[in-house]
Amino acid sequence: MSKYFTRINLIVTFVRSKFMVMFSLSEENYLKAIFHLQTHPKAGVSTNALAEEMQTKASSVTDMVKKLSDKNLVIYKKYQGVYLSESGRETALQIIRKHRLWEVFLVEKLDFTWDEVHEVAEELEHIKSEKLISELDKFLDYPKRDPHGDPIPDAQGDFQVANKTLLSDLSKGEKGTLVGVKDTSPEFLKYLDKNDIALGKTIEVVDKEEFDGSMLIQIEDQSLRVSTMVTANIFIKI
Amino acid sequence: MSKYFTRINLIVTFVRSKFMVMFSLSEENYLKAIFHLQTHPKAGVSTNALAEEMQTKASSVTDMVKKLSDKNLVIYKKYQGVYLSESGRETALQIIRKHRLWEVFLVEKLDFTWDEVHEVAEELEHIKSEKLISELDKFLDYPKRDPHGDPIPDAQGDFQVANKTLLSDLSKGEKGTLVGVKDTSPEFLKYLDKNDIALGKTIEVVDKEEFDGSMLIQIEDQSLRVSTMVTANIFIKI
DNA sequence: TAAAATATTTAGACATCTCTAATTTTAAAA
DNA sequence: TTTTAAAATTAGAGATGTCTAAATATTTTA
Repeated sequence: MSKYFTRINLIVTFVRSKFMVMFSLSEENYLKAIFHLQTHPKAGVSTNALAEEMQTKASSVTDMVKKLSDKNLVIYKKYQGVYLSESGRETALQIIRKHRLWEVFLVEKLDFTWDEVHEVAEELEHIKSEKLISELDKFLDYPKRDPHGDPIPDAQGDFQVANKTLLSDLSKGEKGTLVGVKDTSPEFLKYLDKNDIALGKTIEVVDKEEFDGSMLIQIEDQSLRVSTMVTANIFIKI
Repeated sequence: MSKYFTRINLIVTFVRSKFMVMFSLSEENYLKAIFHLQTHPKAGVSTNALAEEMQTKASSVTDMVKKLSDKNLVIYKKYQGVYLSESGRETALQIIRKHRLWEVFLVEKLDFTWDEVHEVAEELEHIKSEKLISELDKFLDYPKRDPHGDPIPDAQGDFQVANKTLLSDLSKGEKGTLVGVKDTSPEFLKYLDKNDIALGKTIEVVDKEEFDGSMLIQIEDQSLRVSTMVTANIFIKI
């Protein structure tokens, strides 16, 4: 009798871990923030950096990080910073997948511009429905990138890491295609729109000023001088 | 100088009241529940009825109703039940508008069935973006009804109240078109699907049993016997 | 390496929304 | 119309997620 009971328990545990895991809005946002800040896979994210990203206080971060650690979503040792665990990383990637799919929907179907989508997608990414996301993915014809050029993880959390370079790292004479932006703030995106700089366009470094790093670039038919504030936020595929 | 200051203040106040009013998830759900329970415009909704609808306790309802009253969303006198104020009604209608538009989206664009949409729409209805809803409305080509036949309020909160009758109120020989369902539970909707009963179909009362109210109905090519559990949840337009 | 500066954590408190266990008010029954 | 039953409210407390202020660790600098 107790043998059967144990087997049923194991199945229930499996089902819950695969489909019923629910996290609060705040927990999901923390996981996403840790993912974005964790550039080097083994470098912990500091409490202050997380507080800055989450627009909150360090003490609040400590509390939440403990909670996430209790749920095995992060690895945390006092004063040592925090890392995503494997399950934390999977969860973060699913939230990012939802965020980016909704961004594609907003731009392609609802006529949003690429500087308007982030705020709304921040809310839509927390809607809980496996079917909603798989059907949305199908409806959008399985897009590989969001409107800013960022890759969209698939249902398994896998995504292509593009070999891309910052425009600011290119030398005079080099050229490539604009494949992404690092800064996705409305201010920067509107600047790009105003100057007709868009994903997919060809950019060549005509001249580079040693003093301040500013560049004269040829973007399709247009010649333009841009500062490092701009070139350090544009990704190029050579 | 102070005259200008006053004018600016007035404008800001107007803008906030028109576009920036934010309510919590819980507040929005209470307003919606009160709207649905308030069948007679001047009959107050009782605390217990609200508690039942909200799946919570009467004491929690009393607390929340006081809060809504402080915000002038409801009219509330102790022990006398609660009504929606004009602004509470407007807010409730906007949430219902969003809910029903999302249901149309889910069925028409993402291949959801009419028994699957409610749960997801309950989450989507709380996303805050004027543009999102107006663009979604446009994308769906300004639908007038949701997948269950319920009317969708427009941006001003206006909607058509159809002259519809319960099938159970029809007499032998009367016929009409199926224009809506009262019970939108997955169980009932799946029963309808299984028996090929759908919106838009013509139904005629071939025979009505006096004893239990059950009916023999002709629905297009099909002849079917149905209980009052069914007939009391189907709306007909004669 | 000791003092100073910075980063992080702890302690205690607050707001929101919920609950249980009384208490009070209203409605129904005798 | 008094008693009883039902409905609604208040009081006090718990969970979550936040904050400020104080205490403790770590890192930097002299």
